[in-house]
Amino acid sequence: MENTSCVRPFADTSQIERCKATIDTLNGSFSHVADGLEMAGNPVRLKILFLLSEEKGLCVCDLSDILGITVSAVSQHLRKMKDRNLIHSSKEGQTIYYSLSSEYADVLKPFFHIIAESEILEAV
Amino acid sequence: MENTSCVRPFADTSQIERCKATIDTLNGSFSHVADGLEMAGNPVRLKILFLLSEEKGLCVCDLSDILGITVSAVSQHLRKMKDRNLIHSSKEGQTIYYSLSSEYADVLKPFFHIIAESEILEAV
DNA sequence: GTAGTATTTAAGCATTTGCTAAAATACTTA
DNA sequence: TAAGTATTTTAGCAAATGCTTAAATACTAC
Repeated sequence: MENTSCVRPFADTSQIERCKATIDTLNGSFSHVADGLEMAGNPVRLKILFLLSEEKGLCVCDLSDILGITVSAVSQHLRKMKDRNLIHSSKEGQTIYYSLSSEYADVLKPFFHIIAESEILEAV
Repeated sequence: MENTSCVRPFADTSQIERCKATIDTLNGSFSHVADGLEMAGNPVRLKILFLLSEEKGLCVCDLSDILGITVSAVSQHLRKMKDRNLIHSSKEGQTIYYSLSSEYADVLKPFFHIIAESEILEAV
């Protein structure tokens, strides 16, 4: 990495050191939270999460129909989110139903609210 | 796209149609919200957003020092977030200071809380 | 067992991402 | 003006992403 950092006679060295220490301590936590946010940061996955928060009893196949993409593509998104505990699955017969995990339901609620609100705005 | 969708005699057709309609209406809103979440879904950018929420008067150069990556890399992240109105900039002399925009500060607060909490957990 | 359905996994590919190094721009001061 | 500093932009590249098709696995019913 190019090492020509700025000189900045007015740089607040103590502030920078303090920040470095904080970032270093919380490093794992940043990665973990970013990993979860990244899941919701894809439009297809955000739609899936929204649908699972609103509806009961949706399977891969339903989601594929609704979103207009391959069952395989949906399945791959679901696996990613399941690996990170954003969603859970329950098997009934040979159908697997997916649901939003409660912790993420709470933390995503504000965003779903923003999305749902836009319907009202568009209707005006 | 392969069109061998499931047959599912028990599929709830009205549910699927209702979901399709909702997703279609809110499509733009999903893209917009996902676009914002995607910004926070990168560990480096999440750290920048966190730092801007905690500290006053940080410039590209400070962030580069703190995060241990190139000034250029930080600048590119900042531009992305500025384009999407997650952050603002204010110039003082030849230094440009960045700050977190208030709407995003509110919506990101729960996540910063989770991150900061982990410090306490790790200390135990 | 075989046939059929639901789902996942693997392979392949075009696109996007995030970084570095280097060049370009913007500003300040002598 | 020229020299120096702060920042952004460009070019290039390795790695990751998201999709499709096709193959594999899991389950149900006959």
